[in-house]
Amino acid sequence: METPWVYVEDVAKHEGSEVTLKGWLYARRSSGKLHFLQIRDGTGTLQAVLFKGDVPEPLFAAADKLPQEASVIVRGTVRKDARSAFGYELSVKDLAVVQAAEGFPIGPKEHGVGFLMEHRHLWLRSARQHAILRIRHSIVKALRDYFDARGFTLLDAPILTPAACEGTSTLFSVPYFGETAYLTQSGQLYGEAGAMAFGKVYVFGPTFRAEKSKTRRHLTEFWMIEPEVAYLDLAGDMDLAEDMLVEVVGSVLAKHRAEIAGALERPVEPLERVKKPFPRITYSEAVARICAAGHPMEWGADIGGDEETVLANQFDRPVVVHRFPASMKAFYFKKDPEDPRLALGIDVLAPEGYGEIVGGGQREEDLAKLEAAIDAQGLPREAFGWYLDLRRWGSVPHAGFGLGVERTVAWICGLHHVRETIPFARTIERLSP
RNA sequence: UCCCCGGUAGCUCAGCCGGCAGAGCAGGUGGCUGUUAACCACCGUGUCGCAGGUUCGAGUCCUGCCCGGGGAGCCA
Repeated sequence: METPWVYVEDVAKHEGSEVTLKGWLYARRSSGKLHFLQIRDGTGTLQAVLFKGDVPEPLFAAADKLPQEASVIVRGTVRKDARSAFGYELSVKDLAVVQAAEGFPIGPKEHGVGFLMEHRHLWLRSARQHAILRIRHSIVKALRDYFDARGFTLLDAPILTPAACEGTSTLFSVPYFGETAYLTQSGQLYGEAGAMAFGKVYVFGPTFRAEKSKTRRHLTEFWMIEPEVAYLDLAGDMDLAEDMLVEVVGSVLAKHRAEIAGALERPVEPLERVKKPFPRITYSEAVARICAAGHPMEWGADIGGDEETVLANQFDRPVVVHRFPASMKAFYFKKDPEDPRLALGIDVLAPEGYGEIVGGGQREEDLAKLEAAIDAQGLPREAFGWYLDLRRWGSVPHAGFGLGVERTVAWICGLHHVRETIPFARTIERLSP
């Protein structure tokens, strides 16, 4: 085969000329003297048509027996054709089978979630999963572009850590040369060290929680992007989160509108409404709204999943909740100078019941107050030695937040469960594939 | 950790008041020059999650266990 190798996404540029495609057989239909082969190559899917008179008889007969997901190299002429769902077709002159695997487990009909997750390594080949993971890629790229364009430095935090960052969550422990190490639950404390060195940083990496959460919003291993900025206050933190989300959603819509509306069947209108400004309400206002909506809850209690949805449904875009009871938040949050019962935290709740996608706030910069908060929560001060150093030399007000990548992907893609937003999900019941 | 639902053919499921294990799809054979989850004809398919128990007889009823799914709490 001497014709140029092209990818499906580029075939329009080669209309009328002969090309070679290298890919896999996605589906096959036949109508006697015509075989229709749907060829996918990772960039798209194209219908290849074999007409009995155009190719040698043994090849024509063999093409009718090709199993799903056989890897193939096809040569033919690109033709515009409205009868094809893809707009273009390939009139095949030659076809070579690289490998003809038998009995691909995932057929065109429906499968259960358990079966599909068990075959996740093969499920990735389907059109819907393909759309989701490409959008995930675009979301991650948009996030990085956002921070890179604003002078942030990427600061990779360690994954193996000596102790709990916040002293709250259950962590995975691993043997570490006679000691116990823990898989990180957040890179934030390291991000704070970075902010004091570089001014503006973001930590981006996997994080781990060993809690036995079994819900559509939880994974045991998930990715967070965590900006941290020196001299930033709470209002600036809210501005940053808001601006970032508007930019990311806009960027994804610009690139993936067709996939969102098509393969994912997700309405785009709610995404188009993600514009500045986002409503900002205090925790106290949130509690009042939730109670008024017929879901009684006490001030000081956590806003649960149902309550989050009730609240988020009152707005047409993400809503920022700020100033939480200090008892609900980790030790490092700065107290509200106007009401010490409150911590200067923020949560951003995604619309449509997707819940909390951003959590963060302003940090306590005063050494004595921070030590007192550590003591008050019964945490060992010596575990935070290096962190306290940050308050000893040139401490400044600073703030940041963490964005959960998987929840953000689930929201933008309109998915029911976060397990489809990551190539290989880790949940309480699943460690493989 | 707690609550709810489920496990029957390769897949998705039905199986009533306990009485021969059954559909669709996938797979195989043949047909069809425009298929879009193609269609038409024919063909095969079982440790009914596991272990006990009740019964003349258990996929079905009872007990325990295993596995999966959904939710709560906690969190992103």
